[in-house]
Amino acid sequence: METHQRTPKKKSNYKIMQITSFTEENYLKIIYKLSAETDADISTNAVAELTQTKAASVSDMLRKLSEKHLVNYQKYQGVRLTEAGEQVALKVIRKHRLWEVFLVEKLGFNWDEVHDIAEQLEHIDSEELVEKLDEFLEHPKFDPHGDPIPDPNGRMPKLTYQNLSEVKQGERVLMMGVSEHSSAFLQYVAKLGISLGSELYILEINDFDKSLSVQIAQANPQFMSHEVAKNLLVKVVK
Amino acid sequence: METHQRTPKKKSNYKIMQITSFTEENYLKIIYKLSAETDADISTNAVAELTQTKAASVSDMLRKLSEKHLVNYQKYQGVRLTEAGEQVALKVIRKHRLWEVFLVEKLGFNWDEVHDIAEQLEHIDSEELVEKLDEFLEHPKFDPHGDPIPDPNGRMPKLTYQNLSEVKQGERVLMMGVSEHSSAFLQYVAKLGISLGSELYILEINDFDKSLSVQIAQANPQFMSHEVAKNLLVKVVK
DNA sequence: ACAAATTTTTAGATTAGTCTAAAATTTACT
DNA sequence: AGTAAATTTTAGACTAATCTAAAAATTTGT
Ligand SMILES: [Mn+2]
Ligand SMILES: [Mn+2]
Ligand SMILES: [Mn+2]
Ligand SMILES: [Mn+2]
Repeated sequence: METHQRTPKKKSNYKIMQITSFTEENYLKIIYKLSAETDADISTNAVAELTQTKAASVSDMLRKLSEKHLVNYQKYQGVRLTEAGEQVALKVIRKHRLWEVFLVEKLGFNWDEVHDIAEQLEHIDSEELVEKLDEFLEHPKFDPHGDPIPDPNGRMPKLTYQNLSEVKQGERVLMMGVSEHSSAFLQYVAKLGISLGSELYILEINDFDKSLSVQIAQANPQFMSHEVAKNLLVKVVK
Repeated sequence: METHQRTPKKKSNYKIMQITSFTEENYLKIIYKLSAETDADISTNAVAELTQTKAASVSDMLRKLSEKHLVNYQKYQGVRLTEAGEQVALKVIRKHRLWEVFLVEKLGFNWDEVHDIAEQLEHIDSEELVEKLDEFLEHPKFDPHGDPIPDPNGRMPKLTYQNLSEVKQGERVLMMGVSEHSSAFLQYVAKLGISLGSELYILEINDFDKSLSVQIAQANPQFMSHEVAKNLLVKVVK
């Protein structure tokens, strides 16, 4: 369905121009995301899980993306983005994160409310729009969840933060991002008084369940489960 | 194609919830536009022309929209929006025009550059987004082309401006809008030094071809064809 | 190493939106 | 009023994206 809209995205298709549908963009983005977590090729099932489709549908799409040279794909052997496919994915991710910044910084949304809207906005097709938005937002380097924003040439800094769960007692860290983006988690983190840039001081780590007692900024100590700490990305300070 | 995206727009479909696809929204918007120009029912061919599809496709879609109670449609007799269909159309138009204001006022686009981008943005589905955008823009009443923006309840003021071509020699008018939205026309109007709110004074009307000599603000007189004057909407001043 | 379990692909259908060509209906004209 | 022209609808086909069920390939485990 939905043919009427944007698939025959003609544009200035001088010579080699990738024409990628909404759906294809989502597949590429998801393959990119999965590839960031491993060096291995990505399995059909892994893609199916994130696209919320069935493996059969994924097989079909991988064949198609392969014909377009957006992925390298050998039947039964998993998939990997080509350089071209990665560029498409990075452009979509750039748009997604810029729009999230816009929604939070300009429109006043909370950080747990913007992801689904950005999932729609990330497919709006206009180079000029993206670059003007970037300028309007004063070239942000990070989105509201601490994720880095790829530059206009599709380059993204590789950041290596630690999980709060790996930090030792007595250490002082800065909150730099989250690895879980669900609304429930983000709301909980906010309720604890933690936001990007917050200074956290590990008062105590419980031996039994690895739960923590953490001082957040100047406030009273807060209890935090290991599960929560695993999803907080931090940088040790000093 | 494009099923993966938004058709099964589930949302809070408690009880009676219109589920309208991107394509359906475009049809409704176009039927609305055509209905504004006439009291008669809208013909299949008229819709086909604006949707850039064939009459056969339109017939099919009208049947479908009729089943959804978004239009009243009798085979061979033309089509008309129902109250529900009109509300959908007005919501899309509201979004379109708000986004155009955003693009011009906040991102610095020219008024001739925003329509195509707004054609995409108008289908982003989030009530909260629309209302926050409206607030961010300080509740604009008109878009960059002088078109009125429907309110959140789908009400739009009926404005009755004159075409500049109907104004008599010696009259003083304010430029309030355009009835032609092509990039070429908008650029030409801007080049003449005319923008929304400009004061125009009709110095002379040529009997032969109805072309005009017009003084724009305090600048030197400009020549203007009847064709151009027909597409400028004005309000007589004083 | 080989059978069982798991994963992946293929085959065949379905849906939304489109098309062309042919049939039906309405409108226009003598 | 009766026919020709124009418009509209129907019939049948196509594409993108999906699904289920069955077949094929790979991985796992003894
Ligand atoms: Mn997000
Ligand atoms: Mn984010
Ligand atoms: Mn417009
Ligand atoms: Mn406009």
